[in-house]
Amino acid sequence: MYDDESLLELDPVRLWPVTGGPTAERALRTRGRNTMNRLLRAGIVCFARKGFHGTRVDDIVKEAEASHGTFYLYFANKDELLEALARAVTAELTVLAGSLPKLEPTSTGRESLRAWLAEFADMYRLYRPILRVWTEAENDNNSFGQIGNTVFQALSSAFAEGARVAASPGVDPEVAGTALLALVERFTYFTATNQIRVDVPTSLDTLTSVILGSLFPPGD
Amino acid sequence: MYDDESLLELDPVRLWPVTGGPTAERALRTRGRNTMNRLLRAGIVCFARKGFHGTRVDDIVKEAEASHGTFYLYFANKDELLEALARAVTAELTVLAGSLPKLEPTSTGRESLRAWLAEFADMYRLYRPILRVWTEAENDNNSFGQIGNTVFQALSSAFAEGARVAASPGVDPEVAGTALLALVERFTYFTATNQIRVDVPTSLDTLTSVILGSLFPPGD
Amino acid sequence: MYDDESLLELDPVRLWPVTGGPTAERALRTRGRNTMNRLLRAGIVCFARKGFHGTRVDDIVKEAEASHGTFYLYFANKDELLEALARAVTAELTVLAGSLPKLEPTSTGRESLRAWLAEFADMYRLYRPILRVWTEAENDNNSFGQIGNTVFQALSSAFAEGARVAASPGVDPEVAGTALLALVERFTYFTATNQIRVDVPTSLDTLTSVILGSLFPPGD
Amino acid sequence: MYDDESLLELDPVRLWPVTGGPTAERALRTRGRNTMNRLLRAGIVCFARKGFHGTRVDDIVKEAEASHGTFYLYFANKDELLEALARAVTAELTVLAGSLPKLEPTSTGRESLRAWLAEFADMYRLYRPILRVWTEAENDNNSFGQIGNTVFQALSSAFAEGARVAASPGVDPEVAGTALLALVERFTYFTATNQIRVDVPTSLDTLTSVILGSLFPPGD
DNA sequence: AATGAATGAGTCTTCATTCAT
DNA sequence: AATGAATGAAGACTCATTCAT
Repeated sequence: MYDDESLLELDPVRLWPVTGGPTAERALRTRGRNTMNRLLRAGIVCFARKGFHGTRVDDIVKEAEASHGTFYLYFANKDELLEALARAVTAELTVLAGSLPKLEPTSTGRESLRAWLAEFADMYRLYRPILRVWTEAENDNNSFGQIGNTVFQALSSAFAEGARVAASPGVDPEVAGTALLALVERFTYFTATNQIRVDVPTSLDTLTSVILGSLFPPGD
Repeated sequence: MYDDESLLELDPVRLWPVTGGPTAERALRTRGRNTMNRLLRAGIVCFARKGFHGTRVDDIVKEAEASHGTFYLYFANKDELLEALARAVTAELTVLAGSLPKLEPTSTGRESLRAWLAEFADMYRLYRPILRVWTEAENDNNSFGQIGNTVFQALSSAFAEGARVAASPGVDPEVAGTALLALVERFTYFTATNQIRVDVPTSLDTLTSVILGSLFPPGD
Repeated sequence: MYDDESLLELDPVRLWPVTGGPTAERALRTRGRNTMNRLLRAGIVCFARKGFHGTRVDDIVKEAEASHGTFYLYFANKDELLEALARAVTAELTVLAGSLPKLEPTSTGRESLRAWLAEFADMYRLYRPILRVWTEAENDNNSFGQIGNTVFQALSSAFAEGARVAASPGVDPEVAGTALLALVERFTYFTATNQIRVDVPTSLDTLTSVILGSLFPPGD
Repeated sequence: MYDDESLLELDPVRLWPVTGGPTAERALRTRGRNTMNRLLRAGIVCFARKGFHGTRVDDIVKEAEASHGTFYLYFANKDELLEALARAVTAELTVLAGSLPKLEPTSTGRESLRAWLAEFADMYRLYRPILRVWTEAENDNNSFGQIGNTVFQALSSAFAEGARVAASPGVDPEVAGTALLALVERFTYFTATNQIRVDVPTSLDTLTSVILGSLFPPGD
């Protein structure tokens, strides 16, 4: 279901320091920081395996090779661990949104868009378990909804900007931007989850084509 | 978050005899059928409110104005209630997939696609709580994943067929079909959840334009 | 430490219905009422044995021959069980306070006071575990303090009334009333806990003498 | 509830070398002695605030501005800290018991009793949190009960001695002594806890009058 | 002598499911 | 067919105590 190997790509530095939990007051020393990182990574692994509700604090603790009590030294509860992870993902994706290149029907534009989509797909694959769990937990704790909106706005606006430049007549750029985000997100999801069997280059090509094709009709 | 009023549109008949639970073997009299319907609808309402894991059998039972024990007279467990609901949705969506009109850049084609998308959006809005919960439960019980695949295949193939007719050079119809499904599904999601504020006609126009625009470049 | 046998004197009727917990909404049938009574009595027994903090919900449940979950069907938690018991005691003691006879240095007055003190002592012995635990829990939950004040006021006022009649010069009746209550309460406590070894008649005689003696100097 | 200011009156020296914990064997240097004192006082403050069971070692340690591990350098556990405090109180009260003046209906006797009661009240106010907590802990560890008995005996005997001198006919001096102790203790408790609103002089006068009045009927 | 981190046994509490009427 | 009561396994969380530095 989830390819644990890809977790190796996880850069611990990215995930820290993102919490405001019990540790907010304490200054962590090296040992503590290390433990916290182990817990964060264990969280990702476990959530990926069993989802949010399916994961027991016990699972996380075992994975992190820590004791039960230690967990609560760093996070008030499971929710807070997820929140820390979500915050990390949010930060990353917001940065990515800022780096969306100018959309234009030149070969340079094509290349850079394709590269960006590749990066998006990589990150998506990496953070999918978190995103997935995030949705799952949204019901319990609506602070998650807030975090998500930020990312949605950032990405949506970036695409809207591209659509504005293309200026297709009769199409609201904001709406078109959202449509493109929808396309990219879900298509990436379908490929990442193997719902469609397609090799990476083909999927990137198709996505690039559909995006630019819909914004800049080749006949122009 | 979820517009409870829209549940009034739910046709109980649609949700009915789709289960295979404890009742599969016995014939339900009028009273029993009525109770079962109440439970099914209560399930939707509760799942919509609190998600799958957040919903207690107790909540469902209260909403249905039935007693605790009664629930287990009709469903072996909570999963099975969801499964019944999911099956109903699946059936509906599969039918809808079959009715996707021929995609063509004529005004008739445009009209019929727009109408289909409107219907899809309606149904999506109606069944969103179920779809949502379905995703949530996927981790526990992978029989749900199977049901989802059926729908995915049906819809994806329908769009692929459209893409095949358009036959854009250098684009695999299957992949393009999936891309279109991705676009339609997620864009509808964004509008249904009000993540983007847009009136229904505009959203339908945009969606129609983007789909046909990407398949049939107007300059041809 | 605590003489379990005396619990046999406990009249279940007295202890019921005193709660406002989870059962507040439900109407209890015979079976439920029975269970609740078993839990209440088990509470007294266990609190008597191990004190409030020392008692585990598990202990209570075992004593009541009920299951763990059942407890929470009737009480939200341990505190609430104690509160129910405290309320019962309060009610009883308030009634008793109302029945304090007129204090007068006649042989009738002497007899009726002695009888009242005997009743007080009996009740004290019976409810001591609850009173004890009550004090213990006061720190956690200050609603207990309120309940206690009621009883204190009732008893204190009753004695003050007696002191007022005696009208010793230069002594505030309210203060004297409190002093008498103090005397009665703590002396009863000392005898009930065997801190002083004295037979019941002697202790009653002494108490009666000290009270009347201090209010009505025999030389008058 | 408890007037923290009065803790300022606490003389650290009084609380000191009464323990027999981990430190019993080692000689404490100035620094260690200071730390220990901080812990003892922190214990009083915390116990006063939250009671014995409600107080966490963590609370004490924070109040004392020491680290978690330090606590166990001085006390084997929480019980032992309380025991140290209880021992200190016991010592003080025993001394006080020894200083109870001769009870006699003269103005000198009256004065000296009143002065003693004033001192008792002061001490009671000061040590109430400890006494309180002591009762609370009695359930867990019956060594506490022993300590209490010593004090009870000392005070009770002192009053019995007074009663013996008065030699009221038909009243056992031992029992009467206990009754007087009961009166004094609980009345002081009621005033210390503001359960009765009365100024200090009045309460002392009343108490003195009641005691002497009951021992020496003025009409004699 | 002091400290921050770690530990894990011990409890409370929830809730899906079964039972007796 | 329906219901209120009972059950107990499963999990979250706390906190006294120990450990390594």
